[in-house]
Amino acid sequence: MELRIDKLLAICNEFKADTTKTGKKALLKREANNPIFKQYIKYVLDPLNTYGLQEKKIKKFLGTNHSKGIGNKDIFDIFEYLLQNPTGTDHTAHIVARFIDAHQSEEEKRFLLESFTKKMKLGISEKTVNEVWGKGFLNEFNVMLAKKFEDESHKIKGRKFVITEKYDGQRAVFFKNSNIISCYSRDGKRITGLVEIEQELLRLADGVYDGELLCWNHEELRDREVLQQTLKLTRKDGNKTGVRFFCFDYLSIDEFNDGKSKLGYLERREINPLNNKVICNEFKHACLIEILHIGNDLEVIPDMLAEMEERGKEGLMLNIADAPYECKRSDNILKLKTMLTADLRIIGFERGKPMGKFENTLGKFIVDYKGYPLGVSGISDKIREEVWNNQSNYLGAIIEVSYFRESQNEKGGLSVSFPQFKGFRWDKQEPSYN
DNA sequence: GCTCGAGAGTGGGGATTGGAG
DNA sequence: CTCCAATCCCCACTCTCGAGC
Repeated sequence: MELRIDKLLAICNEFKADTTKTGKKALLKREANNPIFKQYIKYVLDPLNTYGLQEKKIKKFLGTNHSKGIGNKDIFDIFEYLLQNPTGTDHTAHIVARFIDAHQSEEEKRFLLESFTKKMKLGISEKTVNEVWGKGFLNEFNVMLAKKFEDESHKIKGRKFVITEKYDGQRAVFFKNSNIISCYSRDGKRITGLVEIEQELLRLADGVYDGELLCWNHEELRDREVLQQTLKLTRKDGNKTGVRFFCFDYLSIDEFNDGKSKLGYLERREINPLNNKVICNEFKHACLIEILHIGNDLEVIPDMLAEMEERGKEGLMLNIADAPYECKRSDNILKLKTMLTADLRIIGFERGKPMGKFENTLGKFIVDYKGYPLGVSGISDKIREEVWNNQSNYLGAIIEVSYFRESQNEKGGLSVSFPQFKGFRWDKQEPSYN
């Protein structure tokens, strides 16, 4: 089969033209025996493929004089080269720019730029691709994620639940299989160098140990400092010491690969090898998190949550006592945390990111937060359009912003985590912080 | 017929890494 | 050396289709 850009582009345009999910799945089925298109999808949609180049670096060389021709390289040769050399150097950017410039039509140039920067939007992702082309075609990693308590509380009335602390660290999933141990982040990226934790887990039974990494002094820190300090340790190159693993769930590797455990939460805790107190007294770097409460009485929650917040902790987790682990966002586990709000003044507007849905409309508000600029998103499509086209009507207006906690960066600047637009406060002329 | 769950695609702050200059 | 682009941690939210009631 011949590798032709125009053929790939035509198929991609079919995906973009059909907005229905069934239509996209039918297209995937139709192309199931097209090895070239499948390879293309692997390059542009596999979450573990990164190339170290985005629009800014490539544009630096687009339309410049390219000394040499592109030889007989095709698009897959370029992808392979980038996979082996995701360095983001001028050299690789130049290779990509030269390849793009060798194509005549603007449509093909745009197609190639979107492809190499992984900005190709077909309305499908690894889940849908794997559903049609088979599990494992694209790398997919799914851990259990919690839903919000407020949205789901009606589902737990009368059910027995277990409350634990919600830790604000880095998610880590250890796979222990005989003498081999590996660790993955929430998105399936390898975390290497956690030697202290790995040595301890190697002494335990096989299985998947799901939990949170926290810096050694997390008890002394408040709010977002815990996450910031933890990430400082876990994202450094080389061996990562001074980090502790707080395990909150355990299941077999087969169950994890199946996407669901057989046992309920309390049963899984019971068989969790870290539940052995003798062993855990010897361990310094791995432990099982403590249960704060078991019951079916929701009224205990507000006081417990208030106490956590007073201590600068993130909040609480609520597990349904007899519900299985599920490798997806699940209502078997709920998170409780309190969001704060402030009324802040709009001082600017920014368009959306290049090659994205909002590139020609409002991407975010810029507001003043205690003298520092803060970007605010979470805006409906309608309001984006209205504000973008009538900016003078909105400059200086006060908006209500929901956020998690105030944060401070290394330069001392103040900001907040997860700022989200809630609405206009036309009744207010001045900002206020609660 | 309607509701709501799940997937895809937006956006935020903050940190490290590594190349450019 | 400093600066900046890219990546990846932590996320919250909007929109849409279509399964399921």
